[in-house]
Amino acid sequence: MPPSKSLFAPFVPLDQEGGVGTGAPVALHADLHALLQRSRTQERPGAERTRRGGCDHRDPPCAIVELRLGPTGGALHYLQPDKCALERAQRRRRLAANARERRRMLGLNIAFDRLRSVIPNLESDKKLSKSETLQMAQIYISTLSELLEEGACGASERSPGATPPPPPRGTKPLSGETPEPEPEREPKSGAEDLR
DNA sequence: TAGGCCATCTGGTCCT
DNA sequence: AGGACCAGATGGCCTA
Repeated sequence: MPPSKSLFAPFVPLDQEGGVGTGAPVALHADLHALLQRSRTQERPGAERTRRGGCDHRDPPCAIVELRLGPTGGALHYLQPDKCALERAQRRRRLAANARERRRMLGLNIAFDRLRSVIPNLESDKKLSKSETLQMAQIYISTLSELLEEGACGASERSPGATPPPPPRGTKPLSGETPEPEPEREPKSGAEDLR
């Protein structure tokens, strides 16, 4: 016979993040953004689809019991008392994993923002998408490398026996495909190729 | 309204 | 066991 003091198993409520009570980081402004997004998604009907099965463990604690009525009266029988606890633990781990994934993607987005801030953007009023950011970064790095090479060649050609400077290249880099080893001189026109 | 972009959830896999 | 990483699915928002 289970303990009679309560029908409910010990229950630790989950925080809003779905974690295990570690609390949301609030230091970064991006975390505020994440909190906003979180509050937005919590209101979304799409969040409901994640509540699989009939047992939502964010609901008040419950126990699987059965009331059997016999000639002598009713009796409560516990059915699979560990199953609900197991599902609750699984749900808690899933929510914690979701929170970690959100934080991971947040870090990734912060890295994308940093990358956007150091590469030229022709349309400064329009935020580069992630794929555009990567492509622009690739073009930008290639261009800087080429300028560096040209600078090195220009310095060395003053010395006797130096190799002649490379011929002018007017070819434009191919966007979206494999990196072009000879990018154009102006990264900004590479952005036009991206569109 | 279709398409692009994005955030989030989720399950799988690998690593510590 | 738990965390990191990844890819697929899904739905919301925005723009042409």
